[in-house]
Amino acid sequence: MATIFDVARRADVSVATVSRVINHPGKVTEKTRQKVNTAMEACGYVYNALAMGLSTKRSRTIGIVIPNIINPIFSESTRGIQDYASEKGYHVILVNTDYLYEKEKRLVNLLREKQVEGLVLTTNKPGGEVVHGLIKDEFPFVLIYSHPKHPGVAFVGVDNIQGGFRATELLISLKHRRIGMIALDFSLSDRSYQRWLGYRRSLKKNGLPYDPGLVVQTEYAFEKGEKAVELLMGLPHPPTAIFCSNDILALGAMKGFKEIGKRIPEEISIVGFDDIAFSKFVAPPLTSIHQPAYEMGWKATEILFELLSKIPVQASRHRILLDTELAVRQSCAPFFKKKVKN
Amino acid sequence: MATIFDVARRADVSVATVSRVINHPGKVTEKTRQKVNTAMEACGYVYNALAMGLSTKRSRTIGIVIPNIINPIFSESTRGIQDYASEKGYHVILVNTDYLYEKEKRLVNLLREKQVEGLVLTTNKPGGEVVHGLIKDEFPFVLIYSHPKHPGVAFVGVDNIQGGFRATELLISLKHRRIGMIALDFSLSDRSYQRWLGYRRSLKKNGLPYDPGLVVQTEYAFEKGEKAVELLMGLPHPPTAIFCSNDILALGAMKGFKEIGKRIPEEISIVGFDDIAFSKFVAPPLTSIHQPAYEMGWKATEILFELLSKIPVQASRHRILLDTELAVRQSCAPFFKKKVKN
DNA sequence: CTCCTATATGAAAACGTTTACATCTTATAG
DNA sequence: CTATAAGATGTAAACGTTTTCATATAGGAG
Repeated sequence: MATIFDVARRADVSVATVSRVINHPGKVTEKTRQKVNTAMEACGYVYNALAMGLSTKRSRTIGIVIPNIINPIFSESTRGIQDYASEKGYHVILVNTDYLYEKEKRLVNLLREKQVEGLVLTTNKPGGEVVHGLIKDEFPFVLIYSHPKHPGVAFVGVDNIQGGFRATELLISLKHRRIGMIALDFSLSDRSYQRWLGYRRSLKKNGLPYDPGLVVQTEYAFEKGEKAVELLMGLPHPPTAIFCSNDILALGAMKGFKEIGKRIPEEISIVGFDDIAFSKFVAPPLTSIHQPAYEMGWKATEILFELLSKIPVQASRHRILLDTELAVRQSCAPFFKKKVKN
Repeated sequence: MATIFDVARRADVSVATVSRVINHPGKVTEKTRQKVNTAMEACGYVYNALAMGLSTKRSRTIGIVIPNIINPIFSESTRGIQDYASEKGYHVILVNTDYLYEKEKRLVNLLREKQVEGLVLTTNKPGGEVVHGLIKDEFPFVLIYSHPKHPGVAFVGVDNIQGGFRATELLISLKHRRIGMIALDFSLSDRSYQRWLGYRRSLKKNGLPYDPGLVVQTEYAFEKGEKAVELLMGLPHPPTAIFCSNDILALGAMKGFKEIGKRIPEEISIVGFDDIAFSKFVAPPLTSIHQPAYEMGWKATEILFELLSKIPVQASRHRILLDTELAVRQSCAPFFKKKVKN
């Protein structure tokens, strides 16, 4: 591979000059610039960004840590991050934690070894040692989705408690009294836990009892949502409405209900969380709590770059709460007491 | 930031030794290893993979080029790529071309500057200069989705012509005679073009005339599929069935039909391409041509690593055609001639 | 024509690793 | 107790940039 030296020799200039035509073309005569450019062409020169990174200590790369790129809610925010970063001439290294904290730890370290300049992090334990280590080392990062437990940590996301609350309020306003929840395991995801907190808060506010048997914690997959339905409907007093902590689980649950012949929303109401694009298209269209994922990614990256620029930013700019919206569609209906024949 | 030198000084050994405990712990006494490890701890040493990359000329990074991570078909294969790469200790830089060839060109160059060791490339012009340049420079890469025009280029994907053919055959077997196609613009995507080729082939085989007015080329978005429906249904002789070159367009089209009150599949049949996970859940569940996206990504990366290892691989191993499957669901129905009243 | 300034260029050190080669230890065989 | 081999460690160059500082050149004022 041709290096800057080869180009320099060929153009009969010094490496410094070559470097200059690459980085500060204005600081070089038109004539030399020409010479250097043709020399580059001639030896098929390709710039080595690694060497640059070593020399300048700026890799022009940031890291993205998410549970799973396949979840549309994360691919959307990823796209938001990428678009902002690419506008700034940065690249992005993407890793998936699969909600596994050990993996998260390992990957964050690897990313730091790769000299990413900063991190957009979806952590599953916002009070955990990963975040702690980052703070200790003053490593630039911004959290998305999960709220920081530490003061001063940059963050963009929605209020998950409020979201869970809203979802449950809707169901209660429809006269449902036994409301189940299918949630991502709390040990895996703090967000899921927060949403559950909102669910409980709504129950309490409305004087409804909390029945732990009605909430099933599970893993992230369509099929898990399906399975959860079996469990819930096997109960002596099954729920008449279900709040799912994400749309994937909700979609799985819908499938589960259809399979046992329960009609949605007539016999069972469902509300999801995330409002991924596809939820509009399922049958019936899923009512869900909308999160502005793309915007979250974009904004988070915006803040990350402010952090990188070392311009002191007031902390208030560092914590952005975007609004969730209740996207009401057709998966929920009022509850009517079944007439018991006998 | 602490470097290997700092560690060396602190542990009272040479940098070579430190490097050895990192890379070849077996080549170092237990005692020194201990010393070095504690020294690392003590100064909070973090390895610099950039410097390693410069020194060894191996960045342990590969590049992924796809049109858009938000499309589930691409996020699935991305995950396949990542999983394989991460098993090999590699990271992945991800870029989106948005089906823009200029962007593809630019991004491939940037990726090479970042010293990625190889590329998994979804190109929109498999005969274009991007691929050409890669070949010329003997840069390791494997194509996915789009078939190479050049011999010897590694590839994993499905037969798009056959896929388009199958989709159309299904519709024809259901007695449809006017079959439209909503396709991603051919200038944007070679795959879309290939699928159209299959569509035409099926028409021809069954003695059906090809009517260019029935195929609308558009961009990648739900709304574009919706718009296309308007166009098609405004025709004097509108189609009774539609083949969409991807599921996103198909979903958009379904929405469009619902909006003008056309019932699917009774009044209009639709088949998609890709069979993304969500297509099972829409109403009615979408009949689609299934592509094993995760597997494609995985296999492509497997091949890429063979290429990287420079072990000569026989060319046959380099071209993998996976099978498409026709996932028959409920978006297609037999065509019955409408009784014309007057 | 000379002097000064502004601008263009060059030399060399630095960035943090790896690694070939040299050197020093240590253990073992004789 | 010495010679030798094997193993542990160290030295220094190399990887391909950027950047500071020094130097050369050109242009304009006097």
